[in-house]
Amino acid sequence: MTRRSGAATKAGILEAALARFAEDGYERATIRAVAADAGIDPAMVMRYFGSKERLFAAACEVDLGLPDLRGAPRDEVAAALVRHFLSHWEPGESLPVLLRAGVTNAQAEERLREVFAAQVMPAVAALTPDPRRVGLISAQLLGMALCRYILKFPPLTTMTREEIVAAIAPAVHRFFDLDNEEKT
Amino acid sequence: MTRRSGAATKAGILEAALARFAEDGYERATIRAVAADAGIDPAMVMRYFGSKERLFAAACEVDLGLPDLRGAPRDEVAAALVRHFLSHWEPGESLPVLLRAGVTNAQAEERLREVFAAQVMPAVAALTPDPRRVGLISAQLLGMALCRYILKFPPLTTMTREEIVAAIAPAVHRFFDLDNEEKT
DNA sequence: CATGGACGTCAACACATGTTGGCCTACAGT
DNA sequence: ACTGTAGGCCAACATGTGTTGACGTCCATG
Repeated sequence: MTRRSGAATKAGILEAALARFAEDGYERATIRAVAADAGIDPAMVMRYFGSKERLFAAACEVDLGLPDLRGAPRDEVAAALVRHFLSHWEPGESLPVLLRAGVTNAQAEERLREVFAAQVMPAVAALTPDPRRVGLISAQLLGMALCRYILKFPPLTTMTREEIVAAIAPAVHRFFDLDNEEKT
Repeated sequence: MTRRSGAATKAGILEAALARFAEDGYERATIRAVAADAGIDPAMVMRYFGSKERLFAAACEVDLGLPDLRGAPRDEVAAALVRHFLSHWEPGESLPVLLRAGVTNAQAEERLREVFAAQVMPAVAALTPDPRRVGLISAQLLGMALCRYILKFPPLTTMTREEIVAAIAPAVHRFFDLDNEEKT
């Protein structure tokens, strides 16, 4: 048996956990499966992360890295927002984990609300003072991610990312910019 | 012990199952908990439904009852669609069950795609021939339901249903009616 | 060279779950 | 009154889970 450094093992576990949680959600993802993927004994997971709950918390760390939107050109900011959001849905990211688990796991649900309140809310608040608008935009974006990446609705999975951006951005734009438009 | 009729017991189990699946999702909802809620023995659930999987299938039966939208006035049809959709999210309905479970359970995920393909798709197809538009509308509606009823995002939970309709309907309208509008 | 600590495995515990078969009991039909 | 059947309960089994502790083994450091 070749030995690995502790940090490398820990990283390997986290990588495997990220994949498993994203694929199966919190309850169906087992410590044993994560350990098998990482090529080590289940007891190692406990040694490095303490418990399944804490392993999951580590896999939930997510930083959307939303830029400061103040003063951004309103025409492009919606498309940029959508594009930025979609880029966080590749395999290995934390967002799939969070959504997959957040629907059935109270801890993940709370974490998701935190991300919303601490990252999305302040960023989009630069564009509109109305928190309800931010909720609407989040619903739009999360709904797209849900249908495309989780539920795999055929018309959405076959579209390219830029097609998605082109289709969604105007709707997002409209949500934070209703005042400047006429009603249809 | 007062005896109930078989049909009444079966209905009681189904009601309890609906609530449990909606609250906890497929994996965390246990036969024992459903039986306890229904006030009977877990073995009864097996007698009447055969297995957890078949009990879940029974709880997944959903008929959105979408009306024929052909010839409907395009101005009102979006609002009607949103309102109709939201009405299926009250406790006791099958849609919360389906979404809560569809994110982690393959069977429910497949069922959700079926509902989409067999009910939503044909109904909305009367308004636009492009299936991608139907996907976008579904993403919009499911995203709203997800954020409001499952994740309970504060700004969305405090809005009234009609406020939601007023906010979402124009976006939906725009999705199936892009051709008739100018771009912003 | 020894030796302690980090890396890793193994076997087992305690518990919850879906599921099964046997048994009891009330009620309807004769 | 007798009895078959349907409604219902109980105890148990097999399995998979998170978690734990004891036991090896390599490597760097004295």
